[in-house]
Amino acid sequence: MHSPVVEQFLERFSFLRPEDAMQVLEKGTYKVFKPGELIIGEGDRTKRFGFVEEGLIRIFFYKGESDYTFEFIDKNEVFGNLEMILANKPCKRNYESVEPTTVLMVDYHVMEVLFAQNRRLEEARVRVLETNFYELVLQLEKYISLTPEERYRHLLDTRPNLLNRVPQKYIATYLGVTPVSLSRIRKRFRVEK
Amino acid sequence: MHSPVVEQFLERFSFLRPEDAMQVLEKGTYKVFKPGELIIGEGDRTKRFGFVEEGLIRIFFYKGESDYTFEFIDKNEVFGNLEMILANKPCKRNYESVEPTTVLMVDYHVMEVLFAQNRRLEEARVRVLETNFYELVLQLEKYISLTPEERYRHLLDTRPNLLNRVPQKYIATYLGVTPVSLSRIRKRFRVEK
DNA sequence: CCTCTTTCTTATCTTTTGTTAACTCATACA
DNA sequence: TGTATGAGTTAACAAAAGATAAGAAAGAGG
Repeated sequence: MHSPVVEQFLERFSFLRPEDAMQVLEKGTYKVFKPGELIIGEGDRTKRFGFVEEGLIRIFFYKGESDYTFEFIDKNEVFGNLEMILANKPCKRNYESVEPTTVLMVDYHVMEVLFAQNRRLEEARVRVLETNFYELVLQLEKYISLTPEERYRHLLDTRPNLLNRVPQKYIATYLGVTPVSLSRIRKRFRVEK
Repeated sequence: MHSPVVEQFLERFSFLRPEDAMQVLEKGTYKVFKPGELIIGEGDRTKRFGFVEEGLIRIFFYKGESDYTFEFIDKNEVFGNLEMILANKPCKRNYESVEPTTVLMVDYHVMEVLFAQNRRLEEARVRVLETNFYELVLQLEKYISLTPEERYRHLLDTRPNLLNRVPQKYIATYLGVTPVSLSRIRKRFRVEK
């Protein structure tokens, strides 16, 4: 196993004992993706969990002709193909690297065996799930109560670096507007400020 | 303990052994609310988990002067004050009965003791969490990719009874639009159809 | 270094939404 | 019974977003 990812993984899951984290690491596969490569695709039927050591992943889905960005997964964050893991249905979303990306991937079936064997890992699973759940709640609240312009301003405040790393058209669909509309929002900002 | 709620609880959690479900039930308090009563309020500092035996709850939050509906919790569904349970922060949302509502409420600290003692309850916890997580993902997808009109149509398709049970202004903020705008959307529907 | 392709911006027009206010209607209650 | 209160509808206007198309800027690949 490649050394930097080990340290980073232990650091990210520092609430775990190193030996527990190592149990997961040992089951993982280290993978490298060039920008624009598909990591998990629509129709995928393998339950998988991943940890981003370096780079950036965009999760998106198709609705008719257009694609919509669901989320960006940054360095040190975790992801999984939710339909498969949660609903046992083939994946409906695409996970694509935006930058050169290195990922540690673990088969979720293997994870489930670990969860059943190791109580502390099971607790960590709940902890990660709860954290991500809460993030999702906050995200949904923003869609309910903020205008697209306010959502853009909020993104500027909380994840400013994203805007330099991701094509604007992907930011636009992430905010729930068209690329043309985001361009206008940005123009209003330049004029106002 | 009141009998109907026991049967209904066992039915809802039929993937649990009855004796496990009963462990939870025994710790619960049965509560009755009239329409418009506050069940959990902003600033609440008690971790609580609830099961709706009968009725309907609206979860909402304030942003400036206005209130926004986050979710409706129907009969047989579960809820909890997320900030407290997940982030250990005072609750920022209000849980209010829309109809006469009967609820079984359990202190979440007590639940956590049960989770630690009973492995099968811990698994059920993950299961419920995962299911709700997935629902939230689907909900967020709708906000990203659908127009308010399409979201209204979708609500008509999936939860038609809600529209008869809840004041329209609450449906409006749930859909992310103003009550005036929802009224116009409904008018367009009447004309088109 | 130049060309091809894609992204971003800008413009125009249409549709939708927000805001405010007036009006109707139902309901509660004094 | 009359009156107040709040919800829903409608109207009028301003602001914002969608759709389409054309032009500018930036990147990719030869």
